[in-house]
Amino acid sequence: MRTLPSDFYARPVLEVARELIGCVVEHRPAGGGEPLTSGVIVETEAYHDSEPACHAFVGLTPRTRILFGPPGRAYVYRSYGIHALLNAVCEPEGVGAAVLIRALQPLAGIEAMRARRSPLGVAMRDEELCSGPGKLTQALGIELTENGGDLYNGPVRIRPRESAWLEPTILTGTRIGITKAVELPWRFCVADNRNVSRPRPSEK
DNA sequence: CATGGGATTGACT
DNA sequence: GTCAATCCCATGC
Repeated sequence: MRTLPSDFYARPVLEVARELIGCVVEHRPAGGGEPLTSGVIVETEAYHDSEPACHAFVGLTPRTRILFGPPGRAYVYRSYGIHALLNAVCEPEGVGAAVLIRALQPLAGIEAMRARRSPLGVAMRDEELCSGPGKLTQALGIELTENGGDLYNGPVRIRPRESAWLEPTILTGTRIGITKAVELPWRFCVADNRNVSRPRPSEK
């Protein structure tokens, strides 16, 4: 099956953030012991080295090397010491920019997601599995080892929109959880989708 | 080498 | 509404 080529990511990060809505993220764990998990992207945020909320704002460091590298790679970093957050590196090489994948609508491997998200078997609705950037990486089993992997052939891949998602209704809002450049409307969500994280733009 | 700050989540008041 | 968990890394001495 087809994956998005690196050209797709080598464009202005705001365009890519909007167009990634409706596309499908999948993770096939190495070794094949664990099942494939996937979900439709329903929420994204854009980050660019020209604004201080972006990690790349500080310039080229060991941490930001991936952000400034070729487009179409995964940038995965540890947040608050606990969560792994998944980004797609965008813009041409030399520009530090990425799209944060913030929420998915679960598609394949839902029982595996449930097992990862609730090891003790506590009941969890489908729309609780991937409704946040830390939740979706936990559900798909994505860890820091995926940092730098390419998104068209690597263990984490992104596929184009399928027919039911060709024209999603997209709401725009301000980004969540940041303290700098809070006013930029660089968050994109599917309207009326229960998998979008809180606060939903429609509720704001 | 020491320090401080998160692109979050879940539990609890 | 508040708050702690916990680790990576940028910064500054």
